[in-house]
Amino acid sequence: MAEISKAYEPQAVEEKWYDFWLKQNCFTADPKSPKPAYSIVIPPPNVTGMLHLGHVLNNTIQDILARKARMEGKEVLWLPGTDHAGIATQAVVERALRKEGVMKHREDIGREKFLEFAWAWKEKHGGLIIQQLQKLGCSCDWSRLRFTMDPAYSQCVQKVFVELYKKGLIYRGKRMVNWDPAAQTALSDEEVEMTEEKGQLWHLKYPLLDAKGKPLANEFVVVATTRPETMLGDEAVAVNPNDPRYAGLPGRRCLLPLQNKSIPIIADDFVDPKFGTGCVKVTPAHDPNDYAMALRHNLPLTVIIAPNGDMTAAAGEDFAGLDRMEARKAVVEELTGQGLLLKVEDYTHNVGYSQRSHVPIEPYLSEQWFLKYPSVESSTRAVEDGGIAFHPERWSKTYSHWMQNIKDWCISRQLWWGHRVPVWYNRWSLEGGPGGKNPPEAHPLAEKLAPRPSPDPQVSIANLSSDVNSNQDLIRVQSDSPGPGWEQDPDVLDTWFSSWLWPFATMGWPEQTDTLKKFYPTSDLVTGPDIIFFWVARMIMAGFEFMGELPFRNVYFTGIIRDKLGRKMSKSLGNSPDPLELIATYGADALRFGTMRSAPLGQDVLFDEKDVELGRNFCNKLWNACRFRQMQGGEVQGEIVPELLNGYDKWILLKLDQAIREITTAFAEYRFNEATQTLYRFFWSEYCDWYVEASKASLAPKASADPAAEPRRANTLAVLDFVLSHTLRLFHPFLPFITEELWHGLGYAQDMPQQQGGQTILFAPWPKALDQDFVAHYGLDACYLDIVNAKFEIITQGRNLRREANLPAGKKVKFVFKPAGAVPPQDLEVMKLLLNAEAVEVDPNYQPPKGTPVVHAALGELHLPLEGQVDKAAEAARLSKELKNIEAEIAKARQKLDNPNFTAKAPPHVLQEHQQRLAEWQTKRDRVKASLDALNG
RNA sequence: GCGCGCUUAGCUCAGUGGUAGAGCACUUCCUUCACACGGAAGGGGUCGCAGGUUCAAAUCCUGCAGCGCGCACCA
Repeated sequence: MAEISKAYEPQAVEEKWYDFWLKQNCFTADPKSPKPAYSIVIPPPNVTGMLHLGHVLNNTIQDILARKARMEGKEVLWLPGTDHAGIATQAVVERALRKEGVMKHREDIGREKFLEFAWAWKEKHGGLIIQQLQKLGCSCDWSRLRFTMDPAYSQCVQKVFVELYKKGLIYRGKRMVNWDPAAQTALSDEEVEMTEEKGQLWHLKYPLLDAKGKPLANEFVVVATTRPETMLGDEAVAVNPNDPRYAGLPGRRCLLPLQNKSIPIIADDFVDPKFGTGCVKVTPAHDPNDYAMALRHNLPLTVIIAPNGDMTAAAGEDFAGLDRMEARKAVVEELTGQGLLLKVEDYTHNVGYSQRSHVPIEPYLSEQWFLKYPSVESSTRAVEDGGIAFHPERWSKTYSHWMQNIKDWCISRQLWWGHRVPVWYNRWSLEGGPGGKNPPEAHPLAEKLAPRPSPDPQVSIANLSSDVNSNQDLIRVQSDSPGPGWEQDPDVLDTWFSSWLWPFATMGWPEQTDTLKKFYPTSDLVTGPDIIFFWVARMIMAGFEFMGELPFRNVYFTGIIRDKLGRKMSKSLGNSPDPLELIATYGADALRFGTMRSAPLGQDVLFDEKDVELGRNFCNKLWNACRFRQMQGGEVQGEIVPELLNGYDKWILLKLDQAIREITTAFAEYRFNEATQTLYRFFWSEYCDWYVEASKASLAPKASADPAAEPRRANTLAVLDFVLSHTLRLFHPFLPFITEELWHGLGYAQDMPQQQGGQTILFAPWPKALDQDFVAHYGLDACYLDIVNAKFEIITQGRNLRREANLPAGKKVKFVFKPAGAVPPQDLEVMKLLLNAEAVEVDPNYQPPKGTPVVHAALGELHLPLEGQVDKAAEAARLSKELKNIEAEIAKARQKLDNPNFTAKAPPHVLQEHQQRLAEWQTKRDRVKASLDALNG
């Protein structure tokens, strides 16, 4: 057994054991195993991502669950992988290529070339986050590493698309979608973040026209808008049909300034007469509500903003080519010049921003693919009746609300990095076919295949309803090309359209693989509540739709990691510490422990490096406590002899039992921070601070003069081994590296059966609470808790006496103990040791010199005789203060017990408790009074 | 507007009916042979406010306030 160093040095230890685990294939899941299955699929991090503290929290929890399940004898599959993360990765690659001067815009190099670069990027950076997870200690089955664009995975995505299309759930349509002008793609509703913003409300005057279409001199309709630049695309002004102020207006026309165009005034219920002026400008092509009104009133659509956010030719030559924000200024300026700006008000409203590129999104009318969600009803029910349990439970409400208001999902993206839509269009027919009957521009698919961006300045309502989805001559929905002359849809699918298949597509679906049979549905999912709609809800629906069963039984929602000021971690704030640096400084175990200790279920975590420091200190404490055991020498002591157990031994065994029970409950409720706090308290405050210190009395070498000392010493070592071997196992899920090192260092590895070709704590049995037989055999009566607590209490008080007397902590002094009953010699040894006393004399009839400091405890009086240094006044003051406190406690207890309602209605055990408490305080009061009288008298 | 969460020691948070707790920070003492990444002893809280239920409320109920987060088409 090699000697353990004084301070724990994690770096070498961590690498050594991780390699060991990998070499022994400890993390590899065997689908043929007879053991019960436990499985988790990792929330796949972005393939180009870097480990951040969110990953640390999330993956530490998964690792804790996986490691505990392994110790409980389960066959564990923790399936890892990465996500291609469409928009994010494409943006990163584009940025890199621009920086390297390879291109200015992706169109410069074309799709093929771009994808080559993107794959090269993925190959170069894709493994990084995996290595980082390994540094953290994650026990994933790396032999099953998956990527959402693996060939097999891509086939799953296409198959799912084709199936849903055949079921009529996927359709193509021209819709008003959320357009990201920076990434130049459509987004789903979930990818738009509403941000409250201070803006202005501009009141614009549109001149009314007379019956002949001539502008009236002084009659206007006044509209209020937050986006004046869109007025260039107005096609109407709307009022509420029941608004008496504007009763005469519907049916008349007004002049759209700048464009000098006559537009109708229409009546529509959508208009809220109480808001603004009660007149709404209608811009059908650039606002979802206006678009809906346009459909109702058969208005034309004028596209004035291009997909890149610039104004189109249709905006008029003064504005064409301007950025939308520049155009806003120009329009306001022009209207002001013409006297048509009535007023400007400050106005706070919500603006939608792209979650990825952080620019305001633009409502944009375009051809997209949509999905009507499948299995909505069974998915909603699964969470509502608890088939899938959310932790904390409150998120199920958020889930239900979303599921009940679910809207079709825009799944197509105008990007290149991703799964290409498996739809094929007939080029021949597009180009007019062999006979040239169909000129391309008239073809309903013309826009689909036209080079982007392709704003259509005048789209008539009539051709929006065109539906070619079912025409097999024009369109085929299948994975492979139907042959020459067919061209694939240029769009790719939303990243989440592949992620939602993760729990089963990673296990070999559509084949009914052994892995799928053994490990699906998975046991637990650990993820953030921010992707409850993006990912969790969709996985549930996909699970029901394609597997006929829920994908997981429990979902644990982590909190969001914030800095200690409560701000979100962000690169620009520079408040996001690098976990790898933290690991290098403090060790992975320290980072894991610190994070878990400060992360309560369902609440955000305010991260402070102090927590990691605490974890490091704790590891060091664990290290040294084991080092202490090692320094006592002797082999691992197996058997504990019941007859040789003293009260302290029984006390710590009972405390261990209590800790195991608390940890079991904490795990059952997914309260990992409680588990770590229990472990911390048990190990540091109970085991190290009290038990180990007290045990030194029986371990002391000089005790060997007594022939009975050696067996007692061996028995104490056996208790130390028992407690430590349990403690290390309890800690292992949280602190995998240090526990493995100590497990071997203390020689416990030899005691465990050979597993997986090597001895490791990984498969050591998970501790269970002590059973009845054990408790009976070792005589672990619960009363030892109180008995020993009383012994510790008098020691604390004695130490307090030393403090109050201003004795230096190192100075050996003599105490006199006046016991209330019999005193075992063992206890005197312990008292002497823990009080750092020269001696503790027992004298039942002790008459202290006046002014001798004394404390009163249940076990008796403890005097601290100080020859010639007695300060009577100080001692009197101390005793008086104590007496005052005691009187207050007595008053409190009396008040309750004097209340007849209390004595009549309180349950007996509570009544008894209070009576006992009162009696104890009274006894103590009498003793303190006696001491005080003796001092004064 | 609707929903959810939070409000307890200087700071960050546990505690969900029966004597107010932890970590950090603070004060004093100590390098005594596991650990100064340590030990010992302390100081510090009318548990956001107001009502109610109860023998008993930090804890349950109602209302209010402040902070945070979701969702929602008010131009």
